[in-house]
Amino acid sequence: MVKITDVARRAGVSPSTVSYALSGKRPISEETRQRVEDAIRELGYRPHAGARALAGRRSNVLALVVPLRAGIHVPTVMRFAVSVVTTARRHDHDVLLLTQEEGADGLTRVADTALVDALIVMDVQLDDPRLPLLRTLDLPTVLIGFPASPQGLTCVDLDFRAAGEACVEHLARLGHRSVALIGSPPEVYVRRTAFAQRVVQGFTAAADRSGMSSSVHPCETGAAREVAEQLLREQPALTGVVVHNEALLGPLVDAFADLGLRVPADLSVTAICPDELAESVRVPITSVTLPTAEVGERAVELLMKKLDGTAVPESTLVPPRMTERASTGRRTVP
Amino acid sequence: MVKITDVARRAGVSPSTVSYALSGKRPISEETRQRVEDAIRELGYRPHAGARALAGRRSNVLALVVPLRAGIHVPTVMRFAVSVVTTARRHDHDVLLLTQEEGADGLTRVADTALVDALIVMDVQLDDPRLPLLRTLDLPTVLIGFPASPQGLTCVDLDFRAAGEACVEHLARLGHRSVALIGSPPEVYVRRTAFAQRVVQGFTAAADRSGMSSSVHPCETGAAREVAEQLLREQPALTGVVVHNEALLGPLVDAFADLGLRVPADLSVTAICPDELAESVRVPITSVTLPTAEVGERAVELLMKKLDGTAVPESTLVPPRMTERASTGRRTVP
DNA sequence: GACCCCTGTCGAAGCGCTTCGACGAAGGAA
DNA sequence: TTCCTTCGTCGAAGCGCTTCGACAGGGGTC
Repeated sequence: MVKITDVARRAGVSPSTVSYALSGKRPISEETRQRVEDAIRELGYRPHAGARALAGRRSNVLALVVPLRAGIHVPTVMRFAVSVVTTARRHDHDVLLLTQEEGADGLTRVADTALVDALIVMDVQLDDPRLPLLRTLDLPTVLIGFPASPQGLTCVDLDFRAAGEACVEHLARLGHRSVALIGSPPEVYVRRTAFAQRVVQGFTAAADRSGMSSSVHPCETGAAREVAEQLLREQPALTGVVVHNEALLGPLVDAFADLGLRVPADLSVTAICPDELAESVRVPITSVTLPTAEVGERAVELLMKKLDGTAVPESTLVPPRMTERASTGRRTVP
Repeated sequence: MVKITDVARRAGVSPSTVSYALSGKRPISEETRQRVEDAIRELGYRPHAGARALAGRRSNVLALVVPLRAGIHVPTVMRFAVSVVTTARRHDHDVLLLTQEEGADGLTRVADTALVDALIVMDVQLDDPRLPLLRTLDLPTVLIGFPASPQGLTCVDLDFRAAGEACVEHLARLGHRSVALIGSPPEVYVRRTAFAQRVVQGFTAAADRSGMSSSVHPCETGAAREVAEQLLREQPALTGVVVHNEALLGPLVDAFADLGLRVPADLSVTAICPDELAESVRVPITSVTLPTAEVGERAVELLMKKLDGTAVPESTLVPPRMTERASTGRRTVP
């Protein structure tokens, strides 16, 4: 193993100079810096992570807590994770994977052992049991998602309320008068995950404002056909739906087709989901992007600022961005 | 922060004694050990990960390289990952998440900086470009999946060849004479991922042995309907299919239903996939389990043995385990 | 010219832990 | 009784890095 003293000897300087040349924490002459860099390259030097963490009181690792529960859409979670890892690497950090199963203990452990120096927590519930811990733990933390009381925490997420509104308003502009929201599975509402409820609020508020008739349907994975039939039965005037359930989007569009409803001629469909998903459905879906890449990136960047000691806003709501595709059109008055 | 010297003082022993009491590397009297444990509990001591890594030359972290490419089934990947994390924790290790995007450089980096002390690599291709590196890197490594030449590497996976055979043999026992394999998307074959090809080999060999007519169809996600129609057109005597494509299983069964084929009355369906998936389809599918939990667990355990210096077998093939469900039945002679 | 202040570098201390060698006490073998 | 082990513990060294204080030299300023 090549160490800093080897580099120092080769470059004809002291180890501390090598360290400063690397970190830039003290001025080093251009010429010396060059010699140090050459030596590093020639020897293939890589600082020892443990030694660095011990002396520098920074591990350059951050922990990502991923959810594993019923009702979550795994590919979406993975998109967040990949974005977090990629962004973290750009900031010279690595990512430790924690499962939600480890719970609060896991957080305490990685904090106490100084294994990581910051935390990203996904899938936060309105009254998440980990919140008190996160407030006392003095590790910089960013939540992806909003709890009921985000005071004193840094949160980032899509503005789901506005996203729900945007979908309805889009349908309103197209002349639709009766809309339905196909939501997440019931268990997501039961455990009071914020984003699901926020969509409902935005959806309902916007529909009421526009004087539309509306209904909300939490929906299990696999129940596409049932829900489609129920919708036609109970809300015959329906011409617009908003889908906020990744797993159900494709099957639901298929079910409508099977029931003889043409999209968008008979029914306009919008969704809140990642773009890739919206584009991969049989009829490309007009959607509000779930900006996984952007949210993951923002989360890491907020964390980096906090590690620098810079103040950051408590809440970052990414505004909805709607992309019109083939699944929506003007209401055709029969 | 409470450190080992604090514990030592409180317990009335030297720091080295605390260390030995913790690691068990030297005999410590029962009474002393008790005092040390009490002190640890009272003070809430947690050893500093960096210091431990530096002095002990072990970080107790292992790296998991996850694939992110087209054609992979993300929930399945996630199952492996969760199993790896869970098992690693049981062995007092944490897991660092690396994306395949980082490639060989990422592996070199975490190895050189001593950030991790072992590697798990998923989604290995037959001629994976990372293999030479993995062979020279002197980090204990386990591959999930088999390359073309696994010599000198430790690999673990489901025995996909036997899995393909098992499916066909099951159908043969039920009297079926004409079978088809619905495989992974073409890109998976193009990049020569081993497991896909092994299934094809097993499938074909078993069909030939039984004198069945057979065909193989790599298949895109979303092409369920097309493939179902093609099958009926080109292979009218078909009564048994094997599905080795997680994303397609549900849609395919739906497509058969739409085409008027009853499962299992007209068509027996078997699959190679995680049990949860087989059970969540409209008709529960007779399947060979993709034992993600077991494979992840084995991978970690092999790694732990290698870290101990114990020799381990180069290849671990998990034998297929078939569960009969509602989707298969005797061929009904028309 | 005296003073101060940068700039660029060095040496040494120390981060919190593990491990090695040493050593007293106790027990067995001779 | 003497000598050799083994058990249980301690002190010190050292893992590879960062950082602090010190200091030499070269300008400015007055």
